[in-house]
Amino acid sequence: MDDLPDEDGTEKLEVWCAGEEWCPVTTTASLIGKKWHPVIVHRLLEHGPSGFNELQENVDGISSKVLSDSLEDLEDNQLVEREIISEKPFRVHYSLTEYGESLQPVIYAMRDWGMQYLNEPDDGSAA
Amino acid sequence: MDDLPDEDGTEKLEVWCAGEEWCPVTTTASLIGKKWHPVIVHRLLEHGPSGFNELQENVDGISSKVLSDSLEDLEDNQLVEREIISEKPFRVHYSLTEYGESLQPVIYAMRDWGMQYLNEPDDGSAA
DNA sequence: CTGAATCCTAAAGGATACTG
DNA sequence: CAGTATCCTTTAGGATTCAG
Repeated sequence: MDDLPDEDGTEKLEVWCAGEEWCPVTTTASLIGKKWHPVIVHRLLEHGPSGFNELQENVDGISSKVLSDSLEDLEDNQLVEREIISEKPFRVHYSLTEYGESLQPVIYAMRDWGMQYLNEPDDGSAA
Repeated sequence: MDDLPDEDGTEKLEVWCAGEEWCPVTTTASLIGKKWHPVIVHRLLEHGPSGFNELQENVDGISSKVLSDSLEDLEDNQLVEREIISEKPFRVHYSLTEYGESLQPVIYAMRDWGMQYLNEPDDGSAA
């Protein structure tokens, strides 16, 4: 609770997140709040430009349809860029745009928190 | 790429995110990757313990069913705690557990990124 | 007021097969 | 290799109503 100064800054906060599309938290959630999006971005952050199957291997479990769909959505939001690097043996590279790269703090925060969560003894006490 | 020291930690990274449930990024995504969860947590971070309707007002747009459902899910994952503070005029307080509080960096990272995204001129150049 | 129950729709996620 | 096309199941999200 150290975020807001006081005065007018505070009321703005009221407006953001009680609103429609323009809540920054919801905005981010809308863009990467899908099941596989954060992992895909994470993989691209770690591995750099990747081919389709390479990406599919790294994400595992994901079907080509879902991966394709997710990538399309990420492209649509300018988070991911698709580059055809070879025509004959058709090859493609998916990479992060600057928008996508800028997600690093978010993804890493999610990763760090997830690690912490996974390491917790899950406390046996009553919920 | 400053995430892991080296040793066994690094190779673990490969394994984590090609795996099942135990990918920290996916774990976090599973817990707060729903449409309204981040906003709810954000509201609770900003406002502290809140009543049901108060929360609904703050989140806006959300229906009581979805809010109730979301809160139940958050409770189930020990991110939110529900406390009955009055029986006669039935009143309840929802607040963050320590798990929930620990999400602050994630939520704020999302908020900050969202703000940045919203402020971008959306670049008129080709996608 | 708090919030659970019901019902419904849209969309996400997934399995499989097929194409350029 | 890099997807698309179908079809199907699950679930998230939402409107409304009901109950404590």
